[in-house]
Amino acid sequence: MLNVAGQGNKTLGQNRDDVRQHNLSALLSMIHQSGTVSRSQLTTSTGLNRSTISDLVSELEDLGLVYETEASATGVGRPSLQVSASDKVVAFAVNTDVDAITVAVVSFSGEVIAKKRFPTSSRPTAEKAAAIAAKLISDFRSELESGTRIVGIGVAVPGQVRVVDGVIRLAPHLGWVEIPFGPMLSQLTGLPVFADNDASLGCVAERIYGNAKGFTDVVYLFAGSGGIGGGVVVDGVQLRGAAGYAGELGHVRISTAAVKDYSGLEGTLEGLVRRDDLLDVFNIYAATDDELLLEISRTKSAKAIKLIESQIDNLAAALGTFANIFNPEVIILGGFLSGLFLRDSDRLLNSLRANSLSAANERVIIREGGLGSNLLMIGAALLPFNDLTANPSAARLYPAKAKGAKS
Amino acid sequence: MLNVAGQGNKTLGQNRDDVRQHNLSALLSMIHQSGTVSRSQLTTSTGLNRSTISDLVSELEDLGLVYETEASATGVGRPSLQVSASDKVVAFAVNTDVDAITVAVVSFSGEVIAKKRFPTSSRPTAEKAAAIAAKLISDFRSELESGTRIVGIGVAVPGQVRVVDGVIRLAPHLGWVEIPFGPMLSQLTGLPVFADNDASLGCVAERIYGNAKGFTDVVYLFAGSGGIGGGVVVDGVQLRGAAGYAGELGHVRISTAAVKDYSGLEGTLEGLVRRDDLLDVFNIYAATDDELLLEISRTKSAKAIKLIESQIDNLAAALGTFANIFNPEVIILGGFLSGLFLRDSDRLLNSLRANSLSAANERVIIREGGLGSNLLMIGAALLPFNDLTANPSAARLYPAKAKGAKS
DNA sequence: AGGTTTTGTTGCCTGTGACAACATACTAGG
DNA sequence: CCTAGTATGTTGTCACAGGCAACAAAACCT
Repeated sequence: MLNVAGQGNKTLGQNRDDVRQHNLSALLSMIHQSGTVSRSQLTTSTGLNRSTISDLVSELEDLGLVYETEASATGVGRPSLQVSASDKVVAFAVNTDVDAITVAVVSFSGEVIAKKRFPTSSRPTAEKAAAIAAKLISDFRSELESGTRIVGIGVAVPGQVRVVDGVIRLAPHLGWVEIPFGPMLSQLTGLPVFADNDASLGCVAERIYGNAKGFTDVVYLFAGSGGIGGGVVVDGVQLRGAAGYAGELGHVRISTAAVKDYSGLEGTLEGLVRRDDLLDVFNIYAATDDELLLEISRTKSAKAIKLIESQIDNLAAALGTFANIFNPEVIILGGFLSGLFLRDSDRLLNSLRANSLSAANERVIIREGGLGSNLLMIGAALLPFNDLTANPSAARLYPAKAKGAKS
Repeated sequence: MLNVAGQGNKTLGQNRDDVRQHNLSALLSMIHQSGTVSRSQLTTSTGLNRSTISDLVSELEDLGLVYETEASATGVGRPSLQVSASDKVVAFAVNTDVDAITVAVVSFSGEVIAKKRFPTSSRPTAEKAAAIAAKLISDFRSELESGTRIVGIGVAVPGQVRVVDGVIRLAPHLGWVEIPFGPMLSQLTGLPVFADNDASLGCVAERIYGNAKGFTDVVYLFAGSGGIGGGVVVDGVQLRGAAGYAGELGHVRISTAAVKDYSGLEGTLEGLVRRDDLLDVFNIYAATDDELLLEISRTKSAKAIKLIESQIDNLAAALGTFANIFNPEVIILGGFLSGLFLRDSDRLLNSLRANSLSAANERVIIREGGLGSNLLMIGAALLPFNDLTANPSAARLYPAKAKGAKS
């Protein structure tokens, strides 16, 4: 079995079949992202003819990917049929973190149907992580309603992933180097596996379901215990780079300070805006993001405030760089970065203005992330779903009950 | 007349006519970029059928955009017809600089047919610059061979340009703020005008004709007397940003030093790697790039070497940031930056490695720019030509002899 | 109840690229 | 010089996707 994402190779020419595929894909993407759309909406936003939409939708229905329902009337004229993404088509989402492996079942309609977190005592080896993920997936698979079909597995990894073949190049916190995690998990489950960097996936999730919904130019910055990661959407397309490692926004250099970040680089955002420093100043040693955010918002300690202000300034310096480089519509801050923003948004905005060109920053909006703990699950599941929507009629789906995994 | 670039609005749906347009556009782009291609090459790289290519090429020939010639045989089999871009289709390229207005005539086949530089005693007002450009264009226009048709005008501006309507938001060295230069020049000439940042255009030119030819992920950095500008190509597409100002690579912050750049930002690449500082240390007060490069390469002054090394390190810090963010295949250095690279490429490469993730920098190539003084002319001309190739059958061309400019 | 508006359905039409068969122009080899 | 082989251009036919018009259906309004 092919265990990797088939990157759509751009053919320069376009034959007649490509049109059909393109239109099917466009339709299914819209349905996937909205959950439910009316046929009339589909006609207006695609510009295609009513009869064509009818034909295309019925093909998607035959493929079992969508279903139609009659809507109650809302205005003049015949009410349009509602097209919904099937909830019997699902993907598995996997997050390999330092202290736990999390697996979820996400439906094509966008819901997280089930989620299990498997804590690990120490940071797991890749083999162990793959085994745990495979076991959880196998359990979920046997519990699925019969008739449910599986698209594949999406994995969110805190590290650099070579997207084309699912190889984890470097995940510093996990201590993984050059691990073919995608192929390993595919071997164990018999399902196609897609992997990507966690922050990149968070970015895409925020853009489609969260606070960056509807924007075409987004900068996303997420900070957790594992440093700072990011994702960028340019003109509606996720920034990938030549080998798929683009978007390492935490490693921009903003200072000549000799502070090293988790990857050994000096003077970077990740090195200067550290979660651990905040925990230290609050004298707490483990905290959820919610607890940390609360401390940030209410602290009156001069020392803590000084640290927060310094972090805000450093964050603003990096955001200024991003504004100049990407000229985004919206910047989304995830993890404790949103706490810094909420604590003193004026300081952040003023500092950002001082660090960027007015043309680039004049319209930029800063927001906190809108998706909660399901962020990475939704983001990871988008990988196999995007593979499905890219070519609906060619995609292969797998039954709920495995008939013996094979490679 | 419409004086601005019609940004191609993405329709999500695709009807049958779009296929024809897409294929014509793909073909014409290939011909434009190569100058001359054989029909058989077109068939293989587009994946379209021989008969289809034949049909499409003859449509382009009817439009007067290309012509076919018989090739001398090179191997087995019937020799394939060669398709060439017409040299009777031209665009005007304009560069508005601090000390001169330069205008060139560039043929669709890629050649700079004629070029005139009009020095200005002081930095010109926008009105004056537009008048000078219009006059030069008018002169060229009357000298053109009859039968020559004009696509439009492309303007390269040292500043931030709102690409959709050709308004110059801020050109610090020219002292222009919020100038509708595109519309002004269009009014004077009766031709469609497209404008963009000079460094962005340099990037595109290098990618199509220069040392970044064939690469899909390119970071371009150009330094001149007017500071440092840049351009980025991601996955074959120019980075534009929400409003079209993206790619201001000179304004990334790499240091906490209080040195300000030409836009008033502190600690940025542009502020730390300055042409003037080099001129100072060499005790020269005006120099062409070639002269400056020579000085850089041969100096033995300890003070100069120290400055050069410091500039190399600062440059490397910024390049590291870019490598992390964009994961490019190639980085092109233009202006005196190439001198820094050539002086001590090992230092630059080592410093770059220290400032970026290995996954992102392991394959990156650093090169100097490959286009000489025609860089901006070729880049600017690409703007109207790209408009033409985007929709060959709909594009309107203008005769050599103006029949009275109208707005 | 009849008119209006919006949408779904059906049958026919058009345009585009694929395909196969044939023609053409070259090389290679005797 | 002739023939075989190969690659390409040309021509006519075909399939198929989406457009279009006419009609039907389902809502609202008066």
